[in-house]
Amino acid sequence: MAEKKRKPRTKKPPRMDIRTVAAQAKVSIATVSRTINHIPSVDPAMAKRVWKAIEELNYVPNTQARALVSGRSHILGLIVSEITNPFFPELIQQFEECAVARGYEILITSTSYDPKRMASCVRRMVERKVDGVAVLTFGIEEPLLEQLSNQKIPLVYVDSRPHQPAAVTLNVDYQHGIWQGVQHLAVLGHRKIAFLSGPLHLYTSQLRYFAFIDCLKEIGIQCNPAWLIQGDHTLEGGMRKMEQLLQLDDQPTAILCSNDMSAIGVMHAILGAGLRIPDDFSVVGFDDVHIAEFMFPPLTTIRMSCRDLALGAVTVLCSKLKNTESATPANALTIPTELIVRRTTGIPKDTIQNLKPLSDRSKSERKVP
Amino acid sequence: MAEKKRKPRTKKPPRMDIRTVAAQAKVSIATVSRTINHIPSVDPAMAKRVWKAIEELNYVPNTQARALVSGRSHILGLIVSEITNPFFPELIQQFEECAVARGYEILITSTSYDPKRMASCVRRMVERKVDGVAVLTFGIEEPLLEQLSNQKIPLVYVDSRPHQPAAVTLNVDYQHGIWQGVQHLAVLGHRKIAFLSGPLHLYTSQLRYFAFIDCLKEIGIQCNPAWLIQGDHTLEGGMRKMEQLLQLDDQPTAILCSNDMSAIGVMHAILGAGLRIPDDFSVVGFDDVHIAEFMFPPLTTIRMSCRDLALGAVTVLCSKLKNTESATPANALTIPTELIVRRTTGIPKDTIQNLKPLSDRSKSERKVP
DNA sequence: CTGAAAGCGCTAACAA
DNA sequence: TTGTTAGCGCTTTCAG
Repeated sequence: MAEKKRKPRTKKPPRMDIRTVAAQAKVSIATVSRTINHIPSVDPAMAKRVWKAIEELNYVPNTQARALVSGRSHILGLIVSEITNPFFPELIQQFEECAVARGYEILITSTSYDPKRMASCVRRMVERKVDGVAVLTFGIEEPLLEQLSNQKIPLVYVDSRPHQPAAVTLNVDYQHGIWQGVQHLAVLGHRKIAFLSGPLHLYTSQLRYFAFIDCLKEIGIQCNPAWLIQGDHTLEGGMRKMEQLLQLDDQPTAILCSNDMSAIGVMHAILGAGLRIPDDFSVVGFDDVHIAEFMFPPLTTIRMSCRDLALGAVTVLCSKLKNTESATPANALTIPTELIVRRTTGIPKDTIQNLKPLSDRSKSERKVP
Repeated sequence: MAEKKRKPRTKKPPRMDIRTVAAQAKVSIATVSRTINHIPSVDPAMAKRVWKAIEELNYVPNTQARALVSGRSHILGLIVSEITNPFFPELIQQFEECAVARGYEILITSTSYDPKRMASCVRRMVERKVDGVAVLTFGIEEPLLEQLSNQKIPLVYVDSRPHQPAAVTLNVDYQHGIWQGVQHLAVLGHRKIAFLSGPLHLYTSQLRYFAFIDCLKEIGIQCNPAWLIQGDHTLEGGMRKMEQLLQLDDQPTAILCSNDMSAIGVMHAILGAGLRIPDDFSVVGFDDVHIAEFMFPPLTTIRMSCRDLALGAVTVLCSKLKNTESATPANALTIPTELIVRRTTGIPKDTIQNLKPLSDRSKSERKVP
């Protein structure tokens, strides 16, 4: 027997790797690699041979090996609050589309508002070595964001509190949206407006909450503290809180909810109590999820463009990944909001119609039955 | 200058890899590897040192390297139809939970019923070298499934047509669910029942369609072909088709929809036409998505447990991954369905109440207003 | 039971 | 421009 110090790792199955392609195309593996990565310096004739071989062999580059050696996984992480809240699937869809178009894979995780799960989300991002993370949640524990930025992972998040230097913030223009909603109700004649917030320990909930308070002040409407209710962004929460609100002696005539799911729960409670919408009670949502339009009556709501949000997040992330710490892009981006008037808002009953004509309604969406 | 044939790859940053851990714990890298992988033969004292070092250094193993050398990515692929149909997020949530609990990451992609996107889904799965794929969609192009099984990727899918030998099929018990729905309506006194199917080129839609037809036959109810409508699983589709149905001279008194989104669209059309539910028209959905309960009135529907589906899929996949072609698990699994009676179904108007007492209603969920 | 060393498939120096 | 080759960080023989 000749020389055979040690049996090399058995490799029976005829490997299908870059070498096979190189052999088939009669070039070196480096050339194959360059061709695949569209390095311009490759001779067109050679490139053609390589592509032909790839085609014939049905070769797919090994992403793991690529990631290992290049240090870039080509995965973008996306952390959301709760995938079962319809707003997030819509966001995810947009995010995926943008990311895939740019050649990235997506790792989606959800926090479910649970600190333990948040930690798990971050851990999974780090383990899989994502190239960047978008944290598009209603709030997250700050230390976790730090963990991410300590790992030097590019970060984008929605208006979380203190601005981390390495991260870009996406600011939703709650102020404007809430203002439009309140204004809309006020113009209709509502003076007794309730607000159903999200959990107030979350910064984004606070933003909406204070936006509401400020609007009321600005308009000069008295605010009954009993009408400032803290919800939890869920259907159940909205329903339960509204049921409680309906027990009050002094009832508001309208309610603005800080997301559509609560608003739908609220509608359920109102209708369940035998009241009519909008005749007895007006309801305004926030998000404009797709199903909002299919409620009965269709939900008037404040649209926050998840397309803008997703596109913004991906764009920022990608530009961070390209810029080798050169031209730092803006470290904040504003996401606009827009009032979509449908049919859950109307003139409060027992109102003398001496108010402004409802000219602003015609501007927005309004379905004719 | 001593010997330096070629500048080795520059490595300024003090690497944080298995070697660092090994050095810190004063063991070999092999021992660190074994410790991490919980190989029982490691000396407990050593293992303890290793874990301590890992802790101190905040070491996270490199998943890519692991995958590269072991050939297992520890990623499970999940292909769904459309992430914006609420049924899928619920499914995804369950799937994720199961998979993560077993130490797998998830790669989610959605087909949007578009052949091009389906192909992209499959390509992405192959590129990322997922260890297994669950195709939980309403139909997919057969060649794509073949592509997956050609790559020897373990596969699970919902009742698609020809049984691929390498794949496991999850069969939803549509027959039973539809039967319960029709039976429920019949017991209430409905004899003119419409059916809103999914796109009939999809096998799963056909299953539900034929189940409906069979039930009607079995019960002995005449079936007006004009009441057999083909929808597309969407809110818009449901609404539009229902609007058309309402133009008919001969109207049914109830409609069974093959998913909840269509049913909600249908409800919208009915209520929009000024009719009442269930007084003028009864509606039954399919899926029991979370929001179904919060419609007004709450939607009577046929529940298909997405928990069972997800759990089944993950379990099958994982067992396939363990069994090195030994004990092949069952190649089919049945997912049960269950009628959930809420408030969109009632006695058709103008019906003489000479029917069976509605004893079956009390068994199921029913909210008291 | 532990350690040394051979690669996994690829990219990126560097040499030609 | 193309080819040669040294690793990326890890698992896994195989020898001790």
